Amino acid sequence: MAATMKDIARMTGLGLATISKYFNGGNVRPKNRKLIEDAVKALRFVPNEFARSLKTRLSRTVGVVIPELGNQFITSIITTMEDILRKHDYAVIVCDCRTDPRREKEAVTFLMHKRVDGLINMPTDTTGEHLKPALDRGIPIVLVDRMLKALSGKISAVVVDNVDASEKATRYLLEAGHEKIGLILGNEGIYTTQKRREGYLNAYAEFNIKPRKEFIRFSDYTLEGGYTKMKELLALSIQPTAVFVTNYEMTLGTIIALNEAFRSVPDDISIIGFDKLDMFGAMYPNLTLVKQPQNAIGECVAKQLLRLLSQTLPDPLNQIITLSTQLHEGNSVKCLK
Amino acid sequence: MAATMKDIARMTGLGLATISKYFNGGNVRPKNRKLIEDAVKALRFVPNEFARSLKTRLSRTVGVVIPELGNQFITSIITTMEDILRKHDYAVIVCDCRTDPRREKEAVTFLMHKRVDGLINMPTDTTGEHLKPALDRGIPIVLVDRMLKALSGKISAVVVDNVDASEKATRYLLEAGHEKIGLILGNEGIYTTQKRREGYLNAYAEFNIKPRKEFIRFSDYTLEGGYTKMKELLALSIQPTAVFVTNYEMTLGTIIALNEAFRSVPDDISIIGFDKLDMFGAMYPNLTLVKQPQNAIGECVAKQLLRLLSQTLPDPLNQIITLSTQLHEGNSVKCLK
DNA sequence: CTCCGATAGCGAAACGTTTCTCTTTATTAT
DNA sequence: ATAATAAAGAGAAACGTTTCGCTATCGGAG
Repeated sequence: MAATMKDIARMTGLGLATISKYFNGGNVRPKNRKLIEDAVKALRFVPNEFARSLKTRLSRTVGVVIPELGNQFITSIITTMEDILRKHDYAVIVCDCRTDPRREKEAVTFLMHKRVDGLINMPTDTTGEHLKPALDRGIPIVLVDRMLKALSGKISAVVVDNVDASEKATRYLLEAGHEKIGLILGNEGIYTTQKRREGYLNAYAEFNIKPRKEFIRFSDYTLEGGYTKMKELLALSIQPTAVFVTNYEMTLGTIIALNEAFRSVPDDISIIGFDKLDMFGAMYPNLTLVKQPQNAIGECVAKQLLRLLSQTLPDPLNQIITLSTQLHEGNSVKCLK
Repeated sequence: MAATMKDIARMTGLGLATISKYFNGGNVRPKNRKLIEDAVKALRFVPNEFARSLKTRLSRTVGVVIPELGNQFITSIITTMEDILRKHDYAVIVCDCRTDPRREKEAVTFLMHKRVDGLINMPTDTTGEHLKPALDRGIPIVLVDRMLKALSGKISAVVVDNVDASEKATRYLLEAGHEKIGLILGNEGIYTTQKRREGYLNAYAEFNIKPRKEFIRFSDYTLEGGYTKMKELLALSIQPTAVFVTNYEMTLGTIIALNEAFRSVPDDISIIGFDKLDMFGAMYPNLTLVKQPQNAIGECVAKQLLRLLSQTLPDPLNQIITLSTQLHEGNSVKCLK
């Protein structure tokens, strides 16, 4: 049906190897180059990627395994990544594992069967077990947003400096005179949760104040989770005067909970949120928040993977890239002094 | 390196064709079946999809082209779709075209090069021009959420009954005594925009009332868009007593605009929103809104594509599936009578 | 116990590239 | 002009499956 390189060879009178060379950037005499180009047009030739993959053992495809497609922080990273990878002719297969380690493992296996050339993963499983099939096949892996300590050295990662981010935010509140600061975290085992908790505690330590345990709440990075935890904080007999919420969805949930309780920000309570996404752009009051560089993350991940993909070295030259965050000052924090 | 079917043949003493038959569901004698299974385990054999694709001309991969990965209505559909397709061993390549027809066309071409077996598209280009390469190759296409009239008959689609949805919402407001109803729509050329406008006008016609032109605003289905248009409506000398907003992001924007203007819902103004997603689940007041069945849409799209993919018929048996919406009654509409 | 139809197994030829080795052609210096 | 050298082209063998057209084997009916 469709034209093949053989047809071009026949049409131009050239050898198969020459045609192949033409497509793979080799040198071909101008006269023949012209000949081939004409034939390609005439025959509407499109190289057969299947055959090419069979020979080269490369699919020009990468797999992306994430916890939730519904999470905007994640999709904003993926958008940038996908854009860059596609420009380099890599297709991106997305697998949403719904924050379920079993599904995550299945997704990795699935992608190995599809013979992706590389893997990008925002891990749900905190052990890193699920990545074994990929590690065994020796394909490059880049983790996003969350490091897995069990795999350090064998793997690349792009993360933000969560400890610093959280420390900055907490310090900002402490400096404004808040001593009772609520903290709404994600799932307890997750990398970012631990780091953000660490930063919070660091800041308290700096100020020589003991944080109250009941102000620190583990949740699950969903809107409902943030909503519920905020409600819980509001139900305490001793209430926080400020709350630091550690991701986008939970921040939205928090705000909804506050609206419902008729607490106004920052008069009744101060808030520092997370992730400058659409929603906050237009919001009033302008929220003070930790701004993660999603675009930079996506770009970094894509470029790191491309780098790994292009080197034929036996040692994969893995690296952990840490990006920094910014504290965006809005007017959702009231100064108590 | 990796084991091949030849190795299995050698190990079991069987012929290549038998091994192949085993993997493709053919009949193999129990004794031999056992033999093969043992060899597969011993050699850790995994079939080479490249070779298989070369022979069968199938990639077991489908392409998905969408306007924005950041749009939650879209991702909620994709999640369901991806899940079902992956269960059927199809990989999903996602291409975000950022609501740019040029990029959309590129995405389709890209996917054709990758030789996807089928295509799912929520079109940005209203002419359908971009799908020509796919149409030419004769692969099945399923449109999501938006129909393209130029392609009817040649293509399948899953949409919701937008006219009815919009009519129901508008009628609900009219019945509550609202005569000045603002309407915030998406991009003017888009299918859903036209249909939702049509429904609004139908309802007005039913009640024999003339709608005011200045209350109908075209926007772009983004949060900022909704925000801006709501501000515009609030700046009118004669203001609407109710507003119907026709997608999720714009509804969020609307609410932000109202909060900023200190208008409370439903006391100062009534609102009907669109798409019951996370955000509204926890919100107060409980928003009255048009509920689209995202899961059903995703499921329908996936199943329709699988159906088309499995038939070898020359005529693709395309169909347009229309799902209905529900009006979810909250308490964001005030009765004026 | 034989024979027959059905069932399972076999070998070889594809699928359409890339790449290795070898030959031919072009280029340059003498 | 000619030899030496470099560059470009040709042919054929792989990559690992599926499938076509046969042959061998099976189980049961006569």
